[in-house]
Amino acid sequence: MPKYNPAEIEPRWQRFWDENKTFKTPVNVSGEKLYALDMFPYPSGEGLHVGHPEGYTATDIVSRQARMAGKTVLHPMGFDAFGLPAEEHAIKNNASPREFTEKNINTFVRQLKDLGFSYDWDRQISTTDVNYFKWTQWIFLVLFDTWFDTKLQKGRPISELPIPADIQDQGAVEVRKYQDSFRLAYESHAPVNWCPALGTVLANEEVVDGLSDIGGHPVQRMPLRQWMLRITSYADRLENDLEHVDWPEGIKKLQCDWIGRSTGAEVDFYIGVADSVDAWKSERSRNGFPQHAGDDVIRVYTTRPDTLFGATYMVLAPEHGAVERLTTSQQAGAVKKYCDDAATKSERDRQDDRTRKTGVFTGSYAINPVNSKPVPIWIADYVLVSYGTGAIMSVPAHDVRDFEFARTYQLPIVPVVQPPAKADVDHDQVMRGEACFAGVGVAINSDEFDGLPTQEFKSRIIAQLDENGTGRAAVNYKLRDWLFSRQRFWGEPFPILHELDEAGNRTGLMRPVPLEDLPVDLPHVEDFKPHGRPEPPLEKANEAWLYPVVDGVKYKRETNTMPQWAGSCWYYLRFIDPNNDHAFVDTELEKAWMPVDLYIGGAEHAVLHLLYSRFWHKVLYDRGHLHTAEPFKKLVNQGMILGDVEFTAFRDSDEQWVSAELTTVNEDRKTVLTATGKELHVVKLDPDQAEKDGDGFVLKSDSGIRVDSRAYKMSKSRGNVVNPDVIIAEYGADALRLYEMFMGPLSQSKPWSMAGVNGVRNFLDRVWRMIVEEKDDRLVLNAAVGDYEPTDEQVRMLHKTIKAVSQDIESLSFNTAISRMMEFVNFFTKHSLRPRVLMEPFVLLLSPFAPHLGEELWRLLGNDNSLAYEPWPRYDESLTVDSMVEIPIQIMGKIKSKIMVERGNTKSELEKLALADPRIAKLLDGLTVRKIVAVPDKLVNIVAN
RNA sequence: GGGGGUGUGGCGGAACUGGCAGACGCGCUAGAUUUAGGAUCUAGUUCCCAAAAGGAGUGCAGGUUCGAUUCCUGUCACCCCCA
Repeated sequence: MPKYNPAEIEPRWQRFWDENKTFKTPVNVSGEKLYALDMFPYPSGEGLHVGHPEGYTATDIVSRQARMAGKTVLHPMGFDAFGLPAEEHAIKNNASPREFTEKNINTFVRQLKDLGFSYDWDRQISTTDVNYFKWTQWIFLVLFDTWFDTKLQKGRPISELPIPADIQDQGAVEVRKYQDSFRLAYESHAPVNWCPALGTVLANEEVVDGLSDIGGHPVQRMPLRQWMLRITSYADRLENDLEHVDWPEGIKKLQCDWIGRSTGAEVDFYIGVADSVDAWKSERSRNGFPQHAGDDVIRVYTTRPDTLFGATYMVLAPEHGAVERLTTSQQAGAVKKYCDDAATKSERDRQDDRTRKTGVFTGSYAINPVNSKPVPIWIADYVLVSYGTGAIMSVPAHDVRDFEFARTYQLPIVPVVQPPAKADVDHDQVMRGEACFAGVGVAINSDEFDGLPTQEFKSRIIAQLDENGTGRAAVNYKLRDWLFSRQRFWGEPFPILHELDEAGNRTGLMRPVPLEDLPVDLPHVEDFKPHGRPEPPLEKANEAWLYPVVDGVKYKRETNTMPQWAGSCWYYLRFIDPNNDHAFVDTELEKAWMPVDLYIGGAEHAVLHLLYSRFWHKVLYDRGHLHTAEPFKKLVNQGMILGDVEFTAFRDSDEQWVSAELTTVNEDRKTVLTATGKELHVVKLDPDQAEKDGDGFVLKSDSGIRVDSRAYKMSKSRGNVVNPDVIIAEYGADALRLYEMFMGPLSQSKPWSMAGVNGVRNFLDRVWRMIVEEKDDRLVLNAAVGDYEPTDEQVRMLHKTIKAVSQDIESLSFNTAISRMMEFVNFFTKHSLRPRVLMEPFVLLLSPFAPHLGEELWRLLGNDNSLAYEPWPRYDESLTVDSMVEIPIQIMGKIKSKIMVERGNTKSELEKLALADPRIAKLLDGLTVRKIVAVPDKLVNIVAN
């Protein structure tokens, strides 16, 4: 009784593909190429999640179809394996992160192979492979060796950096320091998010509500020497080049917003001796606006220079360099306390709209350059030292945060923009300084500029500031330079040596590790536990590793490690040439394969990973190592897979049901009665305890009680995680693949349903029975399958299916492709003669989706080879349409009748046929036909009354 | 609060540039068949009305059009991201 048995078929074909290296990437790219890439996973101890195979199956279908269509395909898989979880696990279990990582990778590989993906496993890489991170380090050195020429908007070798004569005169050491200050990889001492519990600094994105994203430990701000990457130099190119890629608009917008380019002006406010304001002004109008702000001014950045006349006070970030100088002795205590407090807060907390703005007066005043009025200088932590110039001019009438602040501290509010009539604010309140208006309007209280619309005012005032030497047009970005070092063990070591003097102290000079000495492997350390101090674990490495001598000079190695993002920035390049010992990728191969044609992954990488990779890619491109300006041509985000739908009802302490609309979730994430705040029991219902009522669901037993019905994110704590291994064991890998594709559109989030998996398994069973004789003890073709002459109807069915499936794969609409194949099977199982010549192409169509079953049936149909490279079936357009069409006839837009007619009737023929229809004739009796709309092969609509 | 997305039967979803709403699958109902089945086959399944005839119907309210799930305006709900 040969029933469809995936448990037997699937491992057999997986072994076949493995042994025959069926999916080995061809050495030479001939004809059209396809580089289909998945965002490689972090190999967690949890193993594969059902969310992973969604995108992987999509790229696999595209790859398999492309091979059959004659394209040369690169479809690799690897692992993003550095990172905190493995290290935390190693610390907890006193084990090695490498062993743990490798064990997890093995599990992932096993699971991925169980799914039958057509990866070229010979190209498997992991970011933790020494031979891989050798080249990550090499790329870091390229960054280190590059400066950004703003005129050419291009990264160039540091040796080509023009050195000003005065630096040149100061000698070689100063020249080196000057060069260091221009490198794309540079050291900085700015305050960072230090997390003592994790023992590392964290990027802003890794800190949520003042706690580390991983583990939820407290984070504090402190200055620490760190490596930074000058991504901000590439901001404009990263933004502009988005135009040329085929990405979802939403992702492009996210990246633009993240870059956050704004235009405005830098303006200097004089803080020198009061009597010498005029002298300063005339000096400025003679010499113009200096490149660097001197000690006699506070430089601010504003996007609204048109509101300068409304700037009634200034605010400095607590870390601003002028804070100490400007603080009067009376204010010294308060200022110090305020700055100390601010240091403990994260940037996010400081900018949180919900919290009240706080600040402290320095006691000093600055001169507003447009009206020479003195304005008080305050310090407030809602101003960040890392954005703009670290100081702002405050225009409370027209900036919401400034307004709040001014109200809190009783600072003057002067309206300078008249809101337009249709604005969303009370005009009079704004004029009285009782409301804030942040929009554009017409200038008031601004001397000779009164009456100018905002836009015009902006350009006029910038021109005037420029002329007076007190300001200039400026561009700013929300994007910051990339904090690129971590104080952890499990990451790539930096290939950087710090020069030491006789006494063993750093001279401040450094040199890259010579290329021939790469890779710098991680040293063995006994213990890499975080100890709450900012010295990285690599400080505990042995002396020989830590203190190399090169050319007679003693150095200390850099002991920070790179963040997890590093390795994922360029893995798509290494896949092209994974075993190259001489280069990160061979130039010719890179030319042949790049760019990535299709890149599928989760939307959580919409900003950082994609922005970082694009940045590295552009630097490598500028330096002549690559031939494309952008790495990923087409990008698609798969939607999230949620758990099975759950019904929940609520009960109070007296076990009485409470209707769902009377409940809310409070801050502690407890469901409570909205009216009283009393906590309720959450009861998980069996689906048949609920029934539909209007918009929602109610209890079957009491229709007055509404219940919640929704799908939740899969999570361990909710216990709704679906393990792919279990699905494969019960339904087969082909069923899992098919189900994930059948659930709905790839990029939409959708709930899992076990019944749905069973449904597609059913379909595979039907496919099996369509071709295989289930009742026979031997494995033989179904008696209905044979070398019969296909009927016209059958041929058309096939060609329609080929067309639909081909087009649906092209547009990644896998769910509808599967529906069409289901229709094909429904059609042919009703036919007792199933011509082999039609069954064979169908099996080929199915094979990218259900490759194991495809191969098995292909062989059964009498073919000796794998179908992986069989030509993709072609269709004849003329056979995809029927000769007769059914035309609905409407009267006043309502269907009243239908007629079968030859395809290709003209409008007037259709009109005649419609009017001749007896049903229509009868209905039109007594009515006047006003108009007839006839659409050939579609419908007829008669307007009559 | 800002940005993005989604609202279509009991459920997942389909409907190309406006042209037969509900393809396909699940579930459900009835029947057939089998020693048995959560197997298979057949028929039915948006809602209202006992059925037919008919009517209503794509979150809600309007608009444009011969014709709107599709376009426009407003509005509500949910989800995701950012704050």
